[in-house]
Amino acid sequence: MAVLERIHLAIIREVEARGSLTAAARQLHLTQSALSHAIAKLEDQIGVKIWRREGRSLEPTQAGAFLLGMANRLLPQFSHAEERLQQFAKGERGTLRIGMECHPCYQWLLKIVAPYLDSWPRVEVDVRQKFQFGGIGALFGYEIDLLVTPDPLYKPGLRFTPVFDYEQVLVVGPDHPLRGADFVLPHQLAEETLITYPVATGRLDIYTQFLTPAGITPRQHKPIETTDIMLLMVGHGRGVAALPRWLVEEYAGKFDVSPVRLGRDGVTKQIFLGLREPDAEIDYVRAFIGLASAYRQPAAASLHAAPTRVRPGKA
Amino acid sequence: MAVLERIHLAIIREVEARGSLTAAARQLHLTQSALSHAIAKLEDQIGVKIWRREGRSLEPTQAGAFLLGMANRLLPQFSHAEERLQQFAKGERGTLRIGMECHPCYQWLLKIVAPYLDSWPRVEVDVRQKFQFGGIGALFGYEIDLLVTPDPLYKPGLRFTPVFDYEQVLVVGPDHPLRGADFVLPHQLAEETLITYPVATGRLDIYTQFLTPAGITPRQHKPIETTDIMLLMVGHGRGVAALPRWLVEEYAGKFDVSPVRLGRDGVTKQIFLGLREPDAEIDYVRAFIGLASAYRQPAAASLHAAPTRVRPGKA
DNA sequence: TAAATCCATGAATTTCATTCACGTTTGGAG
DNA sequence: CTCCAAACGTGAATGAAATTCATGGATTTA
Repeated sequence: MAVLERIHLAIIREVEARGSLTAAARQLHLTQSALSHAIAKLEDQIGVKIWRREGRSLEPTQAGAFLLGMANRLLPQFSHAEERLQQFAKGERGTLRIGMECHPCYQWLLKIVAPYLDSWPRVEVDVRQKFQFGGIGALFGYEIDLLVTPDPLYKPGLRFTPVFDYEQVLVVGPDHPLRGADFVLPHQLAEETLITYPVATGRLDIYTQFLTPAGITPRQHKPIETTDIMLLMVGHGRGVAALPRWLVEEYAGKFDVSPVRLGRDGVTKQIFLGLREPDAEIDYVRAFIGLASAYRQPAAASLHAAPTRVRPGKA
Repeated sequence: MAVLERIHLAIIREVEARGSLTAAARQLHLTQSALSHAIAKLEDQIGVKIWRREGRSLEPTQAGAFLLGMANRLLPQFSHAEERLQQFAKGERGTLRIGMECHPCYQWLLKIVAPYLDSWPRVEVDVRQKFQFGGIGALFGYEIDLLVTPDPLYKPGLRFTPVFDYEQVLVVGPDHPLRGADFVLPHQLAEETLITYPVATGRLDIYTQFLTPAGITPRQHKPIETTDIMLLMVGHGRGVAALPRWLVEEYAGKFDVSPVRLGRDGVTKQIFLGLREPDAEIDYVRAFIGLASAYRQPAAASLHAAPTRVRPGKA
């Protein structure tokens, strides 16, 4: 009745990865013959070839490609499940797999994870940054358990909690005319070189909330991967960037850069923590969200340019 | 090395469903002893009990609950894969699993599916309406291949195509004072009974796009499951409803109800067809979207209250 | 053209899932 | 309270199925 087994998916994935049955067999601690038989039997049972044998090379058929996709989806879930069960056995609590969809949040995350690791010694934390189907897909596909993102998605099955408010500011170098200005208006960036992380402009707040509404496009747009290089370039007058104010202050000692408010009222942003609804029951998951929420006050305080006193009673 | 197999998930699911090993065994065409052995071995290998044996009843442990969730996620994918492979073998093209997240879209869908079935005789169509994790979750979880929804979600991994524009109108009965009015303003509904489908008000356009912005709440709010009953009640003066104009016209012969434009400019809506990005390559999936898009013109024509002539060249 | 690889195949073998047979426990009916 | 039916666990036996061994043909490469 049930013909398709985990081993078949493993074989299909490994053959794709290694390019030959023999190599795949080695990897799976089986003989080449075993694989050949296993595949022959499967192909016989389902009535379709999985590979087109062209001389020595194997090319997946339509069915093969379909199974390959399935293997890549399901096999990680099996292995993660086994890890998880082993953790149950050892009395450990599990692994919290956190996905990041927000470049500069890494700094913030570290501040949350540090005390979390102390209070939950039996929980492993794993941070991932690249997802084939985006953060939401990773959440739905059980690749991660928590998602740090600026774009919440209120859909059945998922739950998002705001954990961090911050102000997005323009960053300028020491010799920049805007240095020390109260704020900057969109047209003042028309002749600038704007440095951003390498993502679509539709996902950059400086565009969606500041430049695009005003119909302004900067003279040049430079994508840079890392925050350090970005600030280094800004510090040497090679352009301006938009980053969270707290991050700029964080790096204040390292680079000679200054924040300038975006627009008269500033651009404010929120970071959310997303999870699958059923996981809201898990204590160590709740605890992480709780910790992140609790951290909100001090972080929010650093939102203000002037050293504002902490105001009590603010939600 | 690999301990967790498909059969284990099947056992766990079946035990949960039937409540006992013996019953589960019958279902799986195995002896009770076989299950007992299989489970004992698994529990031994992973080092955790899956059920707490309390007398005669089995209660899942934490690990058991975890595996149960996994079983419910993965087993359907295995069986669907086998069906799909069988279809490949028979030369059939596959099954298009369409999810609906939009109550009144059923009528529209039928009009698309009918010609589709004719032009793709080797493709099966399956329409589903309930999803544990919402339509988006069903798409990501490979429960469905296409999603009909009013809420597109532009996220990596998914692709949405608008396939249908329509006007949302107020529906009133024969004796209603608003009957025949050019349009209705929010405050005119303050004393009405509003009949809607039973979903959160945040997902009802009449609230989000009409009442809520004006700060109006109707006197009473009645949730009704089916369109027929809804229109029946409206026809008998028990309240007013908000529905697509084309749907109202569809039912014009059956119930004595009339459409009234919502606000001076009307409330316009779009229906989208969502799919996983890799599936955009599949010809019969493309074809469905193509057919749905092509149907757009006639549908859009019926959007207008007055019998407008078809205007050529309109995107 | 020889050597090296690679895959397929059939027979031999070994593993391991399943069954059989039986014992123990549990929960309910009388 | 007792007895019985039903349920689960266990060990030995078994048999099906996966794996290996041995081998040959095909393809690539040196």
